[in-house]
Amino acid sequence: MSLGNPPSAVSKKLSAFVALSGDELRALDGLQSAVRPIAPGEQIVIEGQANHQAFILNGGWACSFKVLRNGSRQVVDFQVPGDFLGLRSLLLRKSDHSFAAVTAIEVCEISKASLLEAFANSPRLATAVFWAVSRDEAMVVEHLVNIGRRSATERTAHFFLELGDRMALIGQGTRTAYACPLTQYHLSDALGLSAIHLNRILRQLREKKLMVFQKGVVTITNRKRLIELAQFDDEYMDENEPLLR
Amino acid sequence: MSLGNPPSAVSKKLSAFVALSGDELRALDGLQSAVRPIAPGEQIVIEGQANHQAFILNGGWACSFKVLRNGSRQVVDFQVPGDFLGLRSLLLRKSDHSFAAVTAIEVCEISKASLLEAFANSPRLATAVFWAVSRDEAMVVEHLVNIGRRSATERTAHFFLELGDRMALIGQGTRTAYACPLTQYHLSDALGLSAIHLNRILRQLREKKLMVFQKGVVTITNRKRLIELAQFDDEYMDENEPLLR
DNA sequence: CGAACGCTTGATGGCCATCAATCTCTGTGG
DNA sequence: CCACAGAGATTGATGGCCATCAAGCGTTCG
Repeated sequence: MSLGNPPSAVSKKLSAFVALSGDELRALDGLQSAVRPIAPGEQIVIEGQANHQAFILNGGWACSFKVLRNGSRQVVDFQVPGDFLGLRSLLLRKSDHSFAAVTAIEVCEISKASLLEAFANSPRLATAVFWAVSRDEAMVVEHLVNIGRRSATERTAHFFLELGDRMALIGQGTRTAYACPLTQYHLSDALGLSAIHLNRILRQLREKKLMVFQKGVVTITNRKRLIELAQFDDEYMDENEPLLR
Repeated sequence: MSLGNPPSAVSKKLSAFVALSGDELRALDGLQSAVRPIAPGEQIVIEGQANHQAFILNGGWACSFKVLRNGSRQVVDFQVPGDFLGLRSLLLRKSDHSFAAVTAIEVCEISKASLLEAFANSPRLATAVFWAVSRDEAMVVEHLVNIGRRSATERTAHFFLELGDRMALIGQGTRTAYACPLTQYHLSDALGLSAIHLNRILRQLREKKLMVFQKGVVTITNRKRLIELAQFDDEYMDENEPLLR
């Protein structure tokens, strides 16, 4: 990162797993070319698009999703600051899903050339990036389990617990209290539920005094019982100790 | 591959996307160390296991899955000959899911050292391997959409269409007729359904003369209508033309 | 030959989708 | 400044999809 700048979300996230030197942090910065602001709701990459790019999300929230012909939508994952967009499908000729801005966001393109160069020069940075991609994959898999085999209540609880871990990791809030700009429609599309049913689930969780999601803020009131309910095991997040010191 | 041997499933699969030279095919062979036979039902990697390895599946069918504490199981993906096992989570300290043999299988470990060496010496081979991993990811994502937003019938149809493409790719059967050793329990765990309901769905598909799955054989009777029903779009399989000639 | 496994069918009920309506809040233009 | 539109949240009513319980069948294998 540049001298004097506060650490970016991405460097904060990667540093939690691989201790990066000043040179490596500068190389990480070097990956980022032109910064581009995007308005809420706008699409960055459209499913089926050729020559798609990868990005780093510097600020704001985005989501990756697929739309079916009958109009229903499945959100695959949300991206928070510090996350990569589209890195895992960079090798496919056409993007296998779409990306859209949830809030106003700021992304910067990752140039393929500088990525390869950085990997060649800094194996530790390469490790950190691959780790991040692997973690994202593990989250998609857990998301699959969530939808396939958990009830609506468990699913919802699980989702907010995972999100809490992610937000704490990048220093935006804590595991039990964080800002969340998603609408109930976003959530229901991620959880494979109708927005109406999700609303009832949220009410139940509130009434059981487990967690509250209102006005863009998540407050987990009883984390222990919520974890129990969701059968949440954070092992797959792989964040309990640094990978490389 | 060794002189005179028939092409392995993995080389057949990768060759469909990246034209590999004799040297590169030999490097691919060099990744494979000791061949290990595994009995049906046996687990190869157990969720949470540290120091897990990656494998190439030479013959037979395997599956990757997660088990919840309440005993229900979610199959993430099935692996057919030529597929990699555990490659995408190699960087995580603990495996995020389990692998088990469906039929009797033969796997060989991928040595990390030889993998890195092969990547350094043969960028084309590296591209081919990354492509395969990316395609597998795209399949997991599509699987997520399948479970989240398609009805049981659509889901089931989609599953068999995808599988047909995969089997045809490795030259074991055609897109509309192939052997499939999975039980209805395997299938229901993959599709997030009860085995009983899946059974009824299969009957309906049979009665509608769209497809038959019986005695270990899948026969797609009316592929066009099945594709329509499932809203199947094979774009995400990224196999409509070679990546590198 | 019995046990185990896999497949099949019937009956019942619950979870969750869908339709419909209301309410709040915010932003916008007249 | 207010009327209005639109997005988001909320609640009620109804019904269908699919889970679950229960039972029986065929096949394989020890």
